[in-house]
Amino acid sequence: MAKKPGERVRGSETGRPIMVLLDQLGQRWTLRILWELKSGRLTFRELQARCENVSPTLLNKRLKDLRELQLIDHDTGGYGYTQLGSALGKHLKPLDSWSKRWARQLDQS
Amino acid sequence: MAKKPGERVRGSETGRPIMVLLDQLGQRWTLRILWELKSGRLTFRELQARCENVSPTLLNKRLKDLRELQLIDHDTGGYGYTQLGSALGKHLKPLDSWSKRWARQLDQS
DNA sequence: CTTGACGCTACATAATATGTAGCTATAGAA
DNA sequence: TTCTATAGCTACATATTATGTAGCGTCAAG
Repeated sequence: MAKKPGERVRGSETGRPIMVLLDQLGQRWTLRILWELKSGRLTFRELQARCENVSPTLLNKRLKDLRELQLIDHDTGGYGYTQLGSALGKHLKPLDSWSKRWARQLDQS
Repeated sequence: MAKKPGERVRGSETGRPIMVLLDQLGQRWTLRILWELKSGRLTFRELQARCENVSPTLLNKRLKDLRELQLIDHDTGGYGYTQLGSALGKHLKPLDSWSKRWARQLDQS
């Protein structure tokens, strides 16, 4: 289901890894799910609660994709990062402080 | 049109800046557009060419949104980062090498 | 043998994105 | 002045995705 590096995606015939990644992250809720998992494992229903109003249909689809892509895995504790996923998650962290600066600057104008 | 920090977005009633950001970046082509601008200013048509097959309708919508959000601006040289946008762009850069590692690891399994 | 949590699936409806065509404006050459 | 080229779009029908609600099957505790 999910597109892997090397496969064609929107905007890239060749399937360059970065393009595949950007395409995946650009799908609704993907970034948000990765964000929520930063603080530890969560069950399906916990994720549903944190992502206010996400539909179970779509949440499930994204979780499947992220598992195929080996960014998350699933055990009795729920869903959580793989090693790869955790490395990606670390790159997302700085966005929090950036976004606060952004909010401040937009307020001024 | 675009949602700003403080406004309700998918998955966040309160409009926390990070949630607004993740929602915006999670819209198709947004990340890709920001990625392409990393290497300098590009005209509308150059962007269209780099984002193979993006429709002008949507490209225009995203550019409008990103301008409202003060991440990019537009002049005779085309579209390019604002200061804020450039800071965000810097956070995207490490994703390239991460994605290569990811591709290698997926190949093995 | 019921209750509650978990991880989903089905499906109709609504929101978004795509693809193609083509319009308007500006600049430079003929 | 009229041709050509480029830029920045807009219109619109169609196709793809996402949403919201209902509810199913499984397991474990009480």
